[in-house]
Amino acid sequence: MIAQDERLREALRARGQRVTPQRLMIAATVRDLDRHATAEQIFTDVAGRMPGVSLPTVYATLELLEEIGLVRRVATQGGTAVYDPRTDQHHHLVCRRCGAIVDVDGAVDHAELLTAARGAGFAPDEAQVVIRGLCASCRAEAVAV
Amino acid sequence: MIAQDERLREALRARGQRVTPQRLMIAATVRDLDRHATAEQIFTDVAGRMPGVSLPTVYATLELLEEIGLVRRVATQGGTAVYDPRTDQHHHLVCRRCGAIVDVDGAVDHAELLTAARGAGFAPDEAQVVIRGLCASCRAEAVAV
DNA sequence: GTTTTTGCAAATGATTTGCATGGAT
DNA sequence: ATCCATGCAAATCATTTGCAAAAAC
Repeated sequence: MIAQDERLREALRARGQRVTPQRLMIAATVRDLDRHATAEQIFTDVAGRMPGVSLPTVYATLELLEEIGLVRRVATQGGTAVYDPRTDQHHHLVCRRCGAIVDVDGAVDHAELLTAARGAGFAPDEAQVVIRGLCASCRAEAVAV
Repeated sequence: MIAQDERLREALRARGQRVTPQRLMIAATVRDLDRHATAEQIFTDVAGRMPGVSLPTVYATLELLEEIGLVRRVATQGGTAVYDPRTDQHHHLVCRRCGAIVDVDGAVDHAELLTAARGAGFAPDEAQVVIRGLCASCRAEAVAV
């Protein structure tokens, strides 16, 4: 995906910020991991490819990537945020037992909600559905126990 | 609302747990505050009514109330969770600038998503829509700046 | 009387910050 | 040459835990 790489370079130039190997590597790692990952997990993976990279740099870069729109930060109940490499419209299943977050695709009609939001003076950017419940493996365990 | 009070007492008895003045007071405070509040805010309010109550007790009780279904914990991007006294089906507007969380009511059709969720082996409990955007006051500031 | 709950103080864990050096422009 | 980014170590902040004393059953 040279496209994403180029998008990052351009966004950085536009913001008057530097194109550094760390930033390119962290962005590439998030893309390659291709799943919801914590900053720590991303850090571990990046460190394997580019030794010496620091955790604060990973955090700073993830924040940057979020501002640019290349990743999405998702706050979990567990307190540890995860970063989602998918930036297209999609929704999340959250397991109330193990906290796992899984993507779901599907159309949702929230026209009524958006109207209500605007009525409240709110300018909506995007609507995301979070479905809470039990994931397959936790369901199996719950039956077993 | 004696109903909620009684519901708490019964739930505690059913779980073999004690009915303590702290628990009753914290539950009453959450109900009276009637807005999304952090543990710290709830603690401050409770402390005003019942001096000596500790923050760990507030946290423990909020967790208990969530299990019983009297409050809902909402993880925010800011890292500080808020507790929502509304337990009926409703949705949230989240300001991406100031982080404010506001309720919205309105029907949403997510039948398709629920089907997809079940197809993934997931057992859904509830679906919640989160709309991100700019709240009225942040929109005003953004124009001004 | 027995078991749970409380308050306190301290621990934990994710994320952020200050600062001097190194690197991109 | 200038200004931004990095790495390190330390700080911060919400939340949790260990434990002895107090309260509910």
